[in-house]
Formats: sequence, C-alpha cells, structure tokens
Amino acid sequence: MALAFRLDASSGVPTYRQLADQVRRALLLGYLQDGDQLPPVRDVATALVVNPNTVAKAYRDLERAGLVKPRAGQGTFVTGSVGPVPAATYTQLSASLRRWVRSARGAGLDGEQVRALVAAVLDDEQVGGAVA
Amino acid sequence: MALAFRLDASSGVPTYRQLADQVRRALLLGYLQDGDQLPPVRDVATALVVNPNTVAKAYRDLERAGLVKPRAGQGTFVTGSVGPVPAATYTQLSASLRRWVRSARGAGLDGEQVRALVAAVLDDEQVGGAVA
Amino acid sequence: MALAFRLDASSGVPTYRQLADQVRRALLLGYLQDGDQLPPVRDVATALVVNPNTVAKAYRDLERAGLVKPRAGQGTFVTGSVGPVPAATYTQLSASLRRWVRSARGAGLDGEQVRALVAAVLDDEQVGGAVA
Amino acid sequence: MALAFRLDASSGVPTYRQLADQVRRALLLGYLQDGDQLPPVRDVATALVVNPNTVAKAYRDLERAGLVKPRAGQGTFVTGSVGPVPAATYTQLSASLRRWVRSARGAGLDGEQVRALVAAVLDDEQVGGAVA
DNA sequence: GTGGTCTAGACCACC
DNA sequence: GTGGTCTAGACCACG
Repeated sequence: MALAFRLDASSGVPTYRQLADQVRRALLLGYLQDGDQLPPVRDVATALVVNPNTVAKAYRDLERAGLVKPRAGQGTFVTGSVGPVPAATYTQLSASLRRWVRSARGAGLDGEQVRALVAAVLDDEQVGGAVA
Repeated sequence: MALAFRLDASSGVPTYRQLADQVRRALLLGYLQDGDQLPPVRDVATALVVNPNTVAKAYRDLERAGLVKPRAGQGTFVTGSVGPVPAATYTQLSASLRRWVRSARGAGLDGEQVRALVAAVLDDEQVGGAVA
Repeated sequence: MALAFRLDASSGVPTYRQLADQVRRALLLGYLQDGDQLPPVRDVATALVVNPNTVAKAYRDLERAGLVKPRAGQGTFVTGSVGPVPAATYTQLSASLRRWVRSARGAGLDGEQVRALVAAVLDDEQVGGAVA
Repeated sequence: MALAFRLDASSGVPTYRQLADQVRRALLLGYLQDGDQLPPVRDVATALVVNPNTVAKAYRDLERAGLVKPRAGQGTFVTGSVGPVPAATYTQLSASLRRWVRSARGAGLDGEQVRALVAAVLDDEQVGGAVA
C-alpha cells in the first residue's frame, strides 16, 4: 500500500496541509524513502473525494520544501529522506506508546481526553515540531 | 496564573480555533473547572498580539458548545466540566507518557519525529477527538 | 507608483511566474524594500485582467521563498531586501546599458535581435540567475 | 559543433520553446544560415535527456514558422535566414555589451542582479521580441 | 476589505 | 495518463 491518506474535516486544518503533513510524517518515520513515488494527484483526489487542485497544492508545497520532485508525465517522487528512525527503535517506541494509549483508554479516558493529555505533555516536554 | 495560551502561527490552524481548543483541553484535563473565569478577552488579545475579535470568536464558540457562559460586565465563566480525569489517574498517565517521550528523545528522535510517531500511533489506534 | 506589472502573454512563461519574477527583480534592484507593501491581489488581478488566484499564486511563491509575508486583512509585505544595488551604481549602469540598446537599434537591429544578442552575450559571460 | 542547446529547467519556460527560441536566436545572429542542417532530433534528445517528441515539437514549430524544412530521410534544414546582423556590427555590439557586463560585475552585481537590470532596461526601452 | 481555501472544469506540456 | 496552468466563483479567517 503506497500511502493511506486520512482527512479530518473537523480539525480546522486545511486539507492540503493535512496531506502535506502526512507525507512529511511518512518521511520522518521512514515510510517513504528517496526515490519512492507519491500516489498520482488524480488517484488521491478521487479516493478522498477532494479536488485534484487541492492535492496538487499539497504536492507543490512539498516540492517547494525540497522533499519531492515532480517529473512531468511520470509522477511525483521523493527526493530526500529526512533522517528516518531505525526500524528497531521505531518498532519498540511505537509498541510502548501503543501500550500507553491502551492503558489510558482502560482508565476511562475517551479519545479527546487522550489527545488532550498527549498534547499537554508534549507541550510541557518542549517537544517542538510543526507536524502535529 | 489562569491559563497560558500558546499560539503556533505556522500550524495552519486558525487562531480562534487554537484558543478554543486549548480551553477545551484545559477542561478535559481538569485544569479549568465549573465556575472558573476565563481571562478577559482584552487581556488575551494584548498578550498574544491578536485582534480582540478573534479571542471573542473563540469564546463565542465555546459558549455555543455550552462550555462557558458570559456574565454581562463580569467576564466569561466555565459552566460545566467535561468528565475530568481523576487526579491520580491523570498523574500516573502523564508521568508514564513523560517517560516515553524521554526515552524517545534518548533514542535520538527529534521533536518533529516524536510528534510524527505520536500522530501515527494515535491515528492507528483510532483515537478520535478534534483536539490535536 | 507602487509597482507596474507587465505581462507578456506570448513569452511562454506562466503568468504567475512573470509576476513573481518581477517582484524579485524589484527587490534585487532596490525598487522594493523591507516593509514595503505589495499591491493587493485583487488590484493586480483587475488591472492585468487576470484571475485573482493567479496573482495569489505568485505571492504565495514569494512567501515560500521568504521574500514577502502576508498579514491577514492588511496586505502582503516585503520581509527582506536582497542586497540592493547602490543607487549611484544603478543609475550609471542602467544609463550606459540604455546607450548600448540605442546604439544597437541605431545599427538596424530590431527588438528580437537585440534580445537575442543580449541573451547570447549573457549566456556566454556565464551570467547565471533565473530571473530573465 | 552544429549548435549547443542549453536548457534551464528552473526557468518555467517549456522545453520545446527553449529549443525553438535558441534556434531562432541562432538565426537572428547569423550562427545558422540558409541550408544549414539542424542536429538530428535523436541526437538532441539523448544529449539533453529529453523526450524526442519534445525536440520534434520544437522543430515542427520552426517549420510552421517557415524557418526550417524537413527533408525526408535527411534531416531538418534552415530555409531562410532572418535578416542577420552584419558581422562587423555584431562584433562591435557584442564586444561593447561584454564590457558593460564586466563593469556591472566589477561594480559588485551578481548574475541575478545583472539579469534583473538588463530585463528592467529592455522592458523600459520597449525592446519587444519574444526571444528572451 | 485583506488574504486563504476549496471546488469545478478547461486546456497545455511532457512521457 | 502524468503533472501544471489558468479561470470562475463561493466561502472563510482576520482586522
């Protein structure tokens, strides 16, 4: 599976930004690597029921950031990977975070509260980064 | 200190939404409780260098959600708490999440990567909620 | 006069690029300086009989390049000047170039030939730079 | 060497147009004359790492402009010269322009600034012509 | 009234 | 069939 975009219309974040952020995230985590192809604009647009221009805008932003490069008639390709997390580290950290999430839900917190707690802790721990 | 609003202009999220979300977050985590007063619109506006209309809009949205109530000439007050997390649970969960964050940083992840991992796991664990 | 945009529809260069390049040029030559306001998107659009989105796209590109910054509800402003040419130098160089152009036309060259000669010499003299 | 094509991918000008324009320029300056052969489409395509269709399109455009004529199985040939500049005039003008360029660089202008100044003056002097 | 986002749809450049 | 450009026009965020 090339990349599964997800949109949250109620988040207030512009669609094109959600898309671009998800690609950035995939790069940061090593899901996407140098040379990989992004799904064609039209495919994403029809899959998400979104205007092709909106997807194109996201891709264009990524291009301006130097992360991908369009090749006319061929598609859009990742141009540089951004210090991906080693697989083992990634597996271990995501597993332990998953456990934490489940314990939180087990303690009775709903989705909103989990996100609120996470946001509060990340802010407090000075975890910067625009990709939220 | 009543509430320390933080704005991230680069996040793409509208200002008024960031403010409202932070109040929601404070309610969810029990920072704000029934009867507490929100900081005056003007104070927030000058502190954040933001148009008072923008702050007012955030408060209005919260009012429409039934979370706060303006009292003419007195200010805006929290009207209902939203299932706050019991203090003990909250303390424990946030402590363990803090440990997780530190282990992630210890493993070499930078802020962006931590946020990316968190976002990926939360999405994957179907943790809904509009407060991101 | 704030800035006189000129479009050459027959050049093959996309409109939004012509606009962005002309702003870049104005910055390079010191016509525009830090803090100056670009003409509003709508004004440019109506003046050039062009779609506002096209102008917005040009401004957006300039923003991504860090040259201008939009302030919601106020306009778009220049954020950094790019080593402008000292006025005296500029005056002298442009005067002598003007003389050259006139001597070329006096020798019977038409506009196309002048441009061709200029392009050939600039290429040959290794004058880089994307703003043509 | 018949003709050294140069492409600037970052210029925003379509590839086929850059090629055709360079041939036009060569004609205007007398580099190419009646009867000269253009380099074969395949050679240009492989040399520039460009699709042969793109080169063919450039040649076709030149043909439609009456500047070149394909001879089946032999190649594409220049059919008419376009008022070439007398050699002496050309030599003198290009030498003086070269001096100007060097004085500009000597005054501290970089490539971009030189091009910006040239473009500004040509525009101002009403030097038309689509070949930029 | 400023810029920003999104949609709908046409047409072009390139492979 | 890929991405790119442009138009037309609606609606939102912000001051």
